[in-house]
Amino acid sequence: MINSVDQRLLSLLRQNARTSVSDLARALDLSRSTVQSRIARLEANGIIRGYSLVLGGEYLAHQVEAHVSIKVHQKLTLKTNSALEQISHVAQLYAVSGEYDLLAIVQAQSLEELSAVLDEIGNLEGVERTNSAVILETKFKR
Amino acid sequence: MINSVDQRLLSLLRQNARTSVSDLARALDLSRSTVQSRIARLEANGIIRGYSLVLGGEYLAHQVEAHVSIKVHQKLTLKTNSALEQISHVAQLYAVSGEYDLLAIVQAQSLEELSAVLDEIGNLEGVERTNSAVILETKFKR
DNA sequence: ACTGAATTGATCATATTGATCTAATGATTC
DNA sequence: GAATCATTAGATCAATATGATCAATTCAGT
Repeated sequence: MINSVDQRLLSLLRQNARTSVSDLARALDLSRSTVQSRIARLEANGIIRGYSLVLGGEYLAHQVEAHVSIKVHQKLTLKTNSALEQISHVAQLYAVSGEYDLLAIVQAQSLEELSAVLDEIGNLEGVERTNSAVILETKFKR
Repeated sequence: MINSVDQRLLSLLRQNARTSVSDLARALDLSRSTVQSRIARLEANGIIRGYSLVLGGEYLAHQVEAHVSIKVHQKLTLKTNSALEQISHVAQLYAVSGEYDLLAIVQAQSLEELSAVLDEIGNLEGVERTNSAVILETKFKR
């Protein structure tokens, strides 16, 4: 499915998704046709879902983010999930192991807004208790 | 700094970072020069840090991920941060509010590997205690 | 050895690029 | 309104890239 050439291709695209196919081919010492068809196949197979922006600190500096661990009432999981999905500030939602059931990643434009969203989540019917960790600083991200 | 045209440009690039400048210009009803120079400026200003891959579920399905909250010994924060950065499986590291000092996002190719990394982190000199939440399922991500 | 898959490299017409430039337009200040 | 600066438009040029197709060659599996 994914061999070492694919891995190298993915790595190059991870570094700069706007690299031209010709440049990728040169970097990998492959023909352009080959790179074209490998990309096509990786896309068709769902390995590559798309290509996106990496925003810089200048932009992100104005956002605040928190990781919210959520303990859910047992009978209300579907309802809670759906309610969380309705909250636009919830960027990601995962089911997790451990003390809590869900982990929500919440983004807002200010601390006030974040606080309001956290309250909103805490007040959802299916939410038993929450624990929030507000991101203060990004040490690194790769 | 960022006006509504910039926002629309960022939005288009977020959807497909490989879109040609010419296509972006057509979509925004602007001249190619303008789009070129706006991209150049957004990059120069650090708003756009880069362009990357969005990997699909087929690929990610083979990875396991955990969010590790870390309480650090007070005098050892720099040393601990640096040690965590040396561990390649640590994809992201944040300073957080609350009960813990750091949040590490750890990725591995298997549960065994994840477990080993979690042990490794727990055994770092500056690490007082940890709490790990293994991602079981992605409910949504947007 | 055989077969199917993958790769190569050529070809073609078209599109895009990077860079430069001038003119026009828009925004701001006096 | 005039002056000034910033931004945008659009033209130009040569070089490069693209998408698609194709035939030949190579590779990998049986």
